[in-house]
Amino acid sequence: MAEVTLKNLAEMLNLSISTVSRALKNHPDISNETKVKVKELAAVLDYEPNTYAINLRTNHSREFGIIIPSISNDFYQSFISSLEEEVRLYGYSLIILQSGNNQVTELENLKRCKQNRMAGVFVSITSNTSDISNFLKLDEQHIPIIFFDKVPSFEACNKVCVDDNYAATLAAEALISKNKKHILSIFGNPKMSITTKRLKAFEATFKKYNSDANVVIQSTNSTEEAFQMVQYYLNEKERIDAIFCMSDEILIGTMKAIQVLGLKTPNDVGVIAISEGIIPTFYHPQITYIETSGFKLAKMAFSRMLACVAGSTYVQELKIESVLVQGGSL
Amino acid sequence: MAEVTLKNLAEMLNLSISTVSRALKNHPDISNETKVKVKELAAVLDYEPNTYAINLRTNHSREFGIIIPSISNDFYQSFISSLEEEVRLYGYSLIILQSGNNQVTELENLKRCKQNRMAGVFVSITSNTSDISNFLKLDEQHIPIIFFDKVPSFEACNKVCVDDNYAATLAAEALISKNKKHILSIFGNPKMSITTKRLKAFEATFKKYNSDANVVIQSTNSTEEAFQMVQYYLNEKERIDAIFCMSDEILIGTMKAIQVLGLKTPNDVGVIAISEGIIPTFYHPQITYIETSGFKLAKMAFSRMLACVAGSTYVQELKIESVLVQGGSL
DNA sequence: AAATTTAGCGCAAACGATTGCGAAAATGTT
DNA sequence: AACATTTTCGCAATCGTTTGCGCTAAATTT
Repeated sequence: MAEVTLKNLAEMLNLSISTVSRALKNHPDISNETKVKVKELAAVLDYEPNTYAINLRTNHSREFGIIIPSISNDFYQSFISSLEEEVRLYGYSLIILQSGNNQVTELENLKRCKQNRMAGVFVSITSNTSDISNFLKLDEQHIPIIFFDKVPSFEACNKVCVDDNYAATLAAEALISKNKKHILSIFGNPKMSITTKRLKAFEATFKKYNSDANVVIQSTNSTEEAFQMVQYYLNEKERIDAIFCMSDEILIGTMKAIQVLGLKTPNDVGVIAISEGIIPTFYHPQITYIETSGFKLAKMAFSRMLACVAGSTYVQELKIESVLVQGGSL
Repeated sequence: MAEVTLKNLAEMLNLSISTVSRALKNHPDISNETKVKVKELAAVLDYEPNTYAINLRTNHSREFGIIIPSISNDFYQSFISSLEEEVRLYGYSLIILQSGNNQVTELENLKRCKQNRMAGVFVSITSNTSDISNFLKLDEQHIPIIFFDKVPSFEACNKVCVDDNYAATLAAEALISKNKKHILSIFGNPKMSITTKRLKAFEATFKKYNSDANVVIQSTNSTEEAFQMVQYYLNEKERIDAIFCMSDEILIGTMKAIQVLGLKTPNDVGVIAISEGIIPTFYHPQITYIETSGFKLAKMAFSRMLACVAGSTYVQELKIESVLVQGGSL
């Protein structure tokens, strides 16, 4: 069965291609009579305009790209899931490109976005991407870029990210209000900006409230390290009464240790985390956490993207304020 | 800065468009001299062929679609992650379409794939999709479809899925070899084919080995239900000595209950699950599980897809045999 | 030197949809 | 009835790339 094209329809109806095209688009030049005839046949034959032809003509497609280090991460997962919904509702498609936290692959992906003349690109950069000139080149092709989550420090670009200061502050305040005195605070890789930001705000909050709490700051690179560390600290004489986990990764290791030692939250030890929100529900009582969900972030990133596609050249840095989700672990 | 096109290059070099095109493609009709000139200019100006024009001409794009109920699922996540890698290596792109387990959305997504004349579509159907005629229509447009994971029962289509019989059998054998006698076996929604398949094979295995174990079969629809159920059974007089969890969802609820009761695996109670593999590492000791990873499945699905794209009309149902991953929970 | 081959390149159509412009037909106006 | 206007539609170009065919001039053969 041959494809149904305007040409096809035109021949069948003894009309010109242009008339058929206009009829389908309700162009005022076309009589009602012909419109009806054309539309009927189009419906019967299930005519669908050829996307490729339209893309060629308009020189842009209704596709967005998203470049991320890896899908296998709760945060990106919720971000993508949420973004895909929005994108679909607006008649766009979403193309996923993983960089595997590799700069070369990241660049290749970027090139793909350029080649495919995508309507726009969402990017969360790899942890060692510093030169973003290649990203900015897309602007020449009028392909807007929205950076999210892991954003470059360069100023003149659109960014949407979690307010790390605020999230860490909320966590610190929660610990202070619960009157915790011996707090183990576990952070991630100190090279990452996310870590330094959170750490800074965390410590500043304790100072601000003139807290007399003994706050032990530690950093880890993996769930396993957190697991070992928590076991070590919970076996110390002067018992830790609360643990702060900067990420889901750390939270998982922390909870493993707590369980191995046969302890329970919140009585034996309090736990609070900054989390995407899924992992905290895996425990009972559910973990109290500061939410840094990808859902909201995706909505914001998308609305910013729409503005850019519509022609906004205005550059913005948006931050999402997290909220404290009360579980029973603190 | 204007786009660099063949026309542009041709004018600059005082050549015809066709010559430029052929020069770039190393056509034998073109002299070496011109080839060099053309290629040099193309390189300098960073010429990139217009994908839209090529798509229009060839009437197909290098894009695959993937339609799934939801991304927020470890299995799909690993599947997509793995698939995206393959797809990218072969110069294709992957477009994600979530159906939200909704048949209407699923159909819309399918239509999008047809409209965009994708090179092929990977589909995991919603739990209540029974009529797959719409999927088969894509064949008319020469768009191959590979069903994966949740596949229709209809025979004449390409399917790639986990061998549920084998996975459940492995789990049962593990329980038998550990000499467990009071086994709580928790399955998912009995309406889903995945549940009935696993249940059937599970029971059959106990029979086959003439096991005298007391196997309690239960079904749940959520993590919360599993949580309640396990608490109930573990409080009974005749103590359960092992729990089988058909899915990650159930495993999470089960472990919550075990922790609330202050029990430990494997001594107080053994646990074994069929799982994607991430969740089992969240506990200590790690949960012993039968792997149903999306990674391998994605590789298989992709190679099958390549064959179809290459013209294979041959229809196949492929199954992946799971393996037992030894943790310390049984 | 004439005839034939071959190397090197350009013309033009095609993919399918859109749109400015012009033309014919229908209607209205004097 | 002659002219002006409006309705209704078709021609042809365009987006960028590819490709069959034909053309010219040089190289080869006779």
